[in-house]
Amino acid sequence: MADGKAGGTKGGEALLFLTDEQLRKGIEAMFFAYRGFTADPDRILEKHGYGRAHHRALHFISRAPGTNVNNLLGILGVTKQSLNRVLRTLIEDGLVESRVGVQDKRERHLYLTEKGKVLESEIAEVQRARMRAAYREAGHEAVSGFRQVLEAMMDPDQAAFFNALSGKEE
Amino acid sequence: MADGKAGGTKGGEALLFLTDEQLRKGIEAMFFAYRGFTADPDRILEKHGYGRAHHRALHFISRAPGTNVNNLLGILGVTKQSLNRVLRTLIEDGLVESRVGVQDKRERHLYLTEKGKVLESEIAEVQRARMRAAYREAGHEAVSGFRQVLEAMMDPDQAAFFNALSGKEE
DNA sequence: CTTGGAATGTCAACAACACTGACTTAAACT
DNA sequence: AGTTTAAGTCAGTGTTGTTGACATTCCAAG
Repeated sequence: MADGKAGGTKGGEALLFLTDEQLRKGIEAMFFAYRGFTADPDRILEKHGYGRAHHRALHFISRAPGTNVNNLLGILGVTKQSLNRVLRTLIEDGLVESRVGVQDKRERHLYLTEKGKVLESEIAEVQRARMRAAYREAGHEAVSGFRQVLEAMMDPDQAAFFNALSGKEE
Repeated sequence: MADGKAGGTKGGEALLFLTDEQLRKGIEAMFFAYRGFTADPDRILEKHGYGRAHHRALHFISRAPGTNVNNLLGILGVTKQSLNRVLRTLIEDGLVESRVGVQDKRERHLYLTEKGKVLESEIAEVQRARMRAAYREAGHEAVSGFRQVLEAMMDPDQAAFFNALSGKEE
């Protein structure tokens, strides 16, 4: 390990020859791009006194209205206590509504209120705008490659959530 | 804004037609992939009582040995004080060495010690391994597209740092 | 040569958000 | 009746970010 240019030859596969340097560039690209990815939402959230955790909750509740807390926990990959702090403020501020389950009264189903939808849309739009610009600049082929690499980079359990969400409307 | 499927038509460009749904999937892919991206390093860091901030410092000092604090500040995009706390522990633990500048004694030049290089290499290798696997699974064309989209997603000033680092050895 | 401003880096205190662990409440299952 | 599951709460801790105040060094104007 860490022997300079020899990286990527371990598996003995001839298909794709990857130097450590190429991989490092991919890693750094991921780092810098993710900062750009979160920059616009962060600016809007800050005005409202919220953080990224609030955005993530809003996004996935918007994506899967009526989801329960347990499911959201799995998607977000945080602890119950951590999510609860965020969810409580969103409910207090009237952005999220929590309804007791009909079939199973232990469950709480989460929905965005009108006010919550407004903020979620505002954030989603600036984030889409950046993604749209990047997609257009890179071109159609690139977009496909981008998605393929990202999906291959996910942990299998995370990928399961991703596919469950994506499958609904494509 | 937020009018369902009409997103992407604003610019009136015919080249790439992007629905809000396609963009949302890209956004979510970015979210889940970044978690995978940081998962392996996080496991190693935890064993040593470090966090992501320590990794970022180690990575960029390794990448640009002898860099000063100000430059590192620009790359990492955090405040001086925040970086300093991390740097102090790394220096105390003997992973990083801080040398007073020769020409300008206000500057501190940063280097990894042997011990620092060992940890940095260990983390870099697991991160490269995941990137390598993802690249191989996605294929050559996809890798190129992946990089193009990421670069287009960066803020211009962040992209400047990225290019400055990348330009050195490709 | 001195003085004052700019640049570099450090120290202290505080806020946000994640975590663990222990516990309660309510409903469902067996 | 007893166990499990879903959700929420309380207390404590750690990392990482922030602002504000401060020390040191350099440089240039007077």
